[in-house]
Amino acid sequence: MSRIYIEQLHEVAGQQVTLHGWLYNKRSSGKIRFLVMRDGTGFVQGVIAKGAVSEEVFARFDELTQESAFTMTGTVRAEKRSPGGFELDVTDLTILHIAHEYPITPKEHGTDFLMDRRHLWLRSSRQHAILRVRHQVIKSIREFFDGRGFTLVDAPIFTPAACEGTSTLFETKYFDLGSAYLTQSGQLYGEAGAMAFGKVYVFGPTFRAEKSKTRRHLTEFWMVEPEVAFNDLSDNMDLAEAMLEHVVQSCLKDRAAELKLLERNTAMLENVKAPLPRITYDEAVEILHKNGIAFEWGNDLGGTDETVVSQQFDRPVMVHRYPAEVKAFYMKRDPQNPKVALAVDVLAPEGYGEIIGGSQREDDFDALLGRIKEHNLPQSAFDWYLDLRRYGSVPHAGFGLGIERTVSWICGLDHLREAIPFPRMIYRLTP
RNA sequence: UCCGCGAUAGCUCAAUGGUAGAGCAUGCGGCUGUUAACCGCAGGGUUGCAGGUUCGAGUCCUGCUCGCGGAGCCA
Repeated sequence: MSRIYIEQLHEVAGQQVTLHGWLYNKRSSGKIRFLVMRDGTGFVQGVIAKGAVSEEVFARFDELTQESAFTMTGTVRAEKRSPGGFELDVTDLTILHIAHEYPITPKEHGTDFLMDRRHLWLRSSRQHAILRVRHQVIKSIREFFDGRGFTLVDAPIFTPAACEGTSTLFETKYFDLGSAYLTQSGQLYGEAGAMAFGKVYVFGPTFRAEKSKTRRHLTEFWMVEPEVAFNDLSDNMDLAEAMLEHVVQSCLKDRAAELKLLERNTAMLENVKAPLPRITYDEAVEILHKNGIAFEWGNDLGGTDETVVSQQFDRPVMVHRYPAEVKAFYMKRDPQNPKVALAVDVLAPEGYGEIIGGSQREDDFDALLGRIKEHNLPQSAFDWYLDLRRYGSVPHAGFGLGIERTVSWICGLDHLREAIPFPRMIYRLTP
């Protein structure tokens, strides 16, 4: 049998249907009663009038508690006053399960209380909207790369060594081989993939044991990391801006209802179209100085610095050619100026900060080996990576996009933790 | 790790050092168009923990625990 979902009601106006779902809220006005059902695809109000149904059915309304499971049968009617445009004139109602007293009431709650009940909080309309946008972001990213002939290459979660600093690694025992570490980035494996397939993307969870307690950090987050052989920094920026345009426009088009529910002002999102402004790190420093910020050349941009720079633009801005000292060992130096790396960060507007970090990679064997030694990285763990510069090394570039930061920005959230179903933070491992 | 803020009813929050309160939730009653409905009644408290000051501490002091925000680091 084909089940009717709330989001399909516009297709069956005037018909009798049976809906399966949970009670979101109910109101009574004596002889006419209203109940709001949610079924995962949407919300709809059922109307029960005394006299229109049997006394038994009318009485079942009183038994229903918030989040009780039930079915309701009735006629679908267009209703201008309803947020979804349709209501159900109920003729029958079946109780499937009476819920215990539900802890999340329609009034406000604190974040910690809700996070302890994240498994239930997901049922709320706001969380529902956010996670549907997340789905759209992931779906549109895949569409974008799949449509351009990229191959998905999954990187391992267990890795033998650090990609960046070792202080931020989660360590775990690994049989007789000593320690394994949860990956901080699939990038090095993405580079191997690019040399095999030309253009690839890695998509998966990454882990950072940073003791960060801010609204912009999780210990476990998802990244998409494209890597393309023969691309230089400029090609890399072309790819990043095209992808951002596709993702944001896709959300505006297909998740308009969710963004409206989130009360997101989409004016700035409408602007996300290529080309995006590109400025050098030097120009960013000038902007900071003009705004009276005492910023020293050579430092990385802090959170407030990023906000000041991005406020100069009405769409995301790409900042490229950072001081090599503050960037990762695998980034290629600019042949025109060895003090800077061929790196790019994309800063989202409205204070959301860095959503993309990328670079052209060092493709010269000797330069890369020297950089590994400078950073005191264990050479043996990187021997396979050096192989990529022994056998047919070519210029290549890629970047990483943080999924949660992107979702957070598109939805206009004030904290990253709502952008993932079950967030992992320094002081939260449950539920 | 450092800096700042906080912890009172199931939830969100009030309460000059002087009787511990409201809204929501829950239970009961009322209402034929409600939209976080509304109206009436009722039950509901070891004020995070341990000390101290005081005639008297939710309130002031000390320590601890937990939470929140920020810095550093990063996507």
